[in-house]
Amino acid sequence: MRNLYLTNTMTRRKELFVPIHPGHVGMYVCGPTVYGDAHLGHARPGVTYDVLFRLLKHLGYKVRYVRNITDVGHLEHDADEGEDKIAKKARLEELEPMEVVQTYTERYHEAMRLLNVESPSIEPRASGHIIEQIETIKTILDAGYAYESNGSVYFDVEKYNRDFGYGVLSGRTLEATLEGTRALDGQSDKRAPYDFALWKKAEPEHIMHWPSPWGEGFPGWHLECSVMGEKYLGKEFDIHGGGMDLMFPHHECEIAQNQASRGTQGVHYWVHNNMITINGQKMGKSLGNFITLPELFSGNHPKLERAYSPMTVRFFILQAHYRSTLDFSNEALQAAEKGYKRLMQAGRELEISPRATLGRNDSASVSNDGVSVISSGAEGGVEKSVSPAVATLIDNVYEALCDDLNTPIAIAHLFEAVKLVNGGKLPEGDKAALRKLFEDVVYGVLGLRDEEAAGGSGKAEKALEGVMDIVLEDRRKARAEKNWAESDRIRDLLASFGITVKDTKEGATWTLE
RNA sequence: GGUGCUAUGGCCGAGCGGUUAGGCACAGGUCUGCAAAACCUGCUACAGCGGUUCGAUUCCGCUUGGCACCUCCA
Repeated sequence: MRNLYLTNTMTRRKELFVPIHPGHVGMYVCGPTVYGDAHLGHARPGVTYDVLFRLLKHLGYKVRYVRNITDVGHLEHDADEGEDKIAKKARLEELEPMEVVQTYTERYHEAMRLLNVESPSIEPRASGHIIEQIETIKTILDAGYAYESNGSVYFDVEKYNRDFGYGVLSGRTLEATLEGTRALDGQSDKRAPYDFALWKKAEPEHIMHWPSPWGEGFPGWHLECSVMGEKYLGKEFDIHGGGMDLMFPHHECEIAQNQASRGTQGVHYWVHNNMITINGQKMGKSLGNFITLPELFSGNHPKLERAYSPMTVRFFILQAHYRSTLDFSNEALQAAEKGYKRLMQAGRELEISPRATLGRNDSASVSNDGVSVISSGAEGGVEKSVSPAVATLIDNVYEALCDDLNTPIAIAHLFEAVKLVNGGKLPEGDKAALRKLFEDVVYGVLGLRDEEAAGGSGKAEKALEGVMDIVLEDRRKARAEKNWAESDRIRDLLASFGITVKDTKEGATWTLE
């Protein structure tokens, strides 16, 4: 199995990935809070960890990927002190909180599906794990790292800091944290400003609440990930992912909770993706540059010159390294779109089987045939003889992917393959090897699907193909007679329907839209 | 203020102590009835100032700029 290196935020180093249990990987990623539409910011981690998930499987690991749905909501800090985001939204729209959750969960899933993000192995909801969260709070209380105060339970950060050190992940000291903490209104039940809630007493207007030994309330912000991670992946697991903005306080608190409740930090590799900016600025509702994924895909937003397809967005994200900030602009998106189309065109030239291009193929088949090529290296693995140049190219692609998920480098090498394909006259062995590379990496690991792939299975597609055959045959005859007027007339007419005709040496080809 | 990240050619975006990133755009060419595509060629950057080094875009320091987190946030 090829070595995989990942940058571990805990050590700030690129480390060789060694799973706890050979051949198996446990991975947890912080999922969305479903109180609004999935936005551009969700696309980055969605795609990033999807690629990691796919790569691990392709390398031959059996992966359990847990990505939670936060449906309990978090506290609003600004206007409505102590109110739950989801509860607030529910009241505004006069819906049950779980109706809001249901709606936005489905929209999130739809956006991920369009981005060709595979479903995680388990997608647990915070609201479905209240009992487990209460149990964990009890354990932390028993261990002496939390205290009850007026119906709420808070984590005793100061004591924890003395025993284990708080801030190991983010590199913050308690003093530094204190400096940044804003002055409280004075009516806090907390002993110290940096203490965080494990259980929060529900005020009367708070709709979502559950009974607990400390009264009616709801679990704290950071608890669900600790609890669900342990429940499904064990006291210690391999990879924990999330956005860099979650490093502090969320992941820091998770570590403290883990240590206090189970005696271990719990996570071996912390992986953090960087953020997406828009024209150099952070995305935010107040800045008017908050773009949801449906808006992005439809082009329905003032900042968007036009619509961008899901695969364009996916390719755009993959063209940057996941640890770099990625600046979003119309210009950059349009450049990505052209590059993406060129890559897909080459894939078509390789006569990829329709199964592969449809995406969402079951990962098992991908990973199984994938391993032989990887493990056997450049020399063998593929039946027919492969030229050294192509073997090196394939090796380079895998090396890049395994070097901390360097998708931009992998894509750069894939464009070398594009040139070879377009240059024509590829020996059969090379062609077969590149076809496999496209199936395994382009459609498999990178999860790109050909949005323009011709040949649907529906009746309309079949009919259209038949009609096009007839039309193009007529046009071919006209061209044979050098009747350029007629030839161009047909081409222009078709163009008006969104069908583009290109004349190649082998004859005319067409694409829709 | 604290913590951390970053500064690359027209744009996006990798990377490295000495060697072409790649994509997009642009210019010229080949091919083509034209168009498109494709292919070939050109465009050669690394914020500023010092330092280390035989040699730095790559390491170190300073300056300037940008960003993120410190408050829910991918």
